[in-house]
Amino acid sequence: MTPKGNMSALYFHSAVAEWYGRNARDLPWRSEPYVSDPYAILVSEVMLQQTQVDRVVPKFNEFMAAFPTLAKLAAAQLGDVIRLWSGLGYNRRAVRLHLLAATVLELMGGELPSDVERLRALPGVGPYTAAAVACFAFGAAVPVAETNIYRVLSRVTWGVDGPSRKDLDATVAAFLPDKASPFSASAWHQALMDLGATICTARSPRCGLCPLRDVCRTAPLLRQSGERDLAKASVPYAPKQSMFAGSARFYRGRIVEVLRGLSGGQAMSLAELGFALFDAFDVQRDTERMNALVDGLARDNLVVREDEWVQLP
DNA sequence: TTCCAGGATG
DNA sequence: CATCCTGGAA
Repeated sequence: MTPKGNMSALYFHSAVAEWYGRNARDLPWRSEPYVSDPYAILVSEVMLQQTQVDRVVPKFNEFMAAFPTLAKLAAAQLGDVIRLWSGLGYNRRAVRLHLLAATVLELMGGELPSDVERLRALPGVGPYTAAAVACFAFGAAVPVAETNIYRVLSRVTWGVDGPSRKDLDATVAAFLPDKASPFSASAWHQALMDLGATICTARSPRCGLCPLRDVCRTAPLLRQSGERDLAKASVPYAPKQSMFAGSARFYRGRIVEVLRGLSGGQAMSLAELGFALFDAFDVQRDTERMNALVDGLARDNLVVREDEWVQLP
């Protein structure tokens, strides 16, 4: 299995640059004042973890208004950060972001590190976010690998028989812009993400609008059959999903959402929470489950429990 | 109604 | 490898 041989990085960059020039999404963290504020970039990237741009944009603006600096975030009540996170999902990200702010303030003099290594060590910052912040906020020419970029490069250079993760990481690195490229590393990765999010989508890619259709290894197959199965087959590492409704993570989300409705410092009893959650809450039968749910949330610092009383931290 | 997009962590 | 959440697409 090898990537298509006749593909020059220069052609790639030129075609995508031309497209990006006309189709770049106008996102708040891509313009002033946020684009030159590493903290703002970090916030946007944490929000973008597992969350689509459309849902992030309004929350990002709210968040920056409420916690305009890293110091302000560190000083904020965690419960207020969790409250603001409503609708984004994966609430633990809010907890980690708050912890990150405190960590940077205490250990790094309030200055976010600019290199992948040290960024990676911060809470809630994994390989993607570390690379994204280093590249987008500090201009580092490092490969940034996330699902859109993987999908675009996999389809274009490898085809439907997916490469290994290692192969694909090598591909991302191989296409990093050099001096001759019309792209900065930052703009290149953002262009690929825009392409993946708007054209080279997972379910039904719009190959007719893609600047890379003429060199894409997958486009001819998609055009020929137009089949969703084939589109799906060309998505690398699509995880299988487990049931959501009725699951622990479903009720965890509901609990936090109910507690958000309380004003700061106010608590709710376990039983009251139960009735708010289950249409047929039975104290005898469901108390054990409530305990498990709430204790799990408390372990993640998403709630604080005192005997029968629960509230946001 | 079901399906699915989307990174970090233990 | 399982867990963490939500809303929009199909």
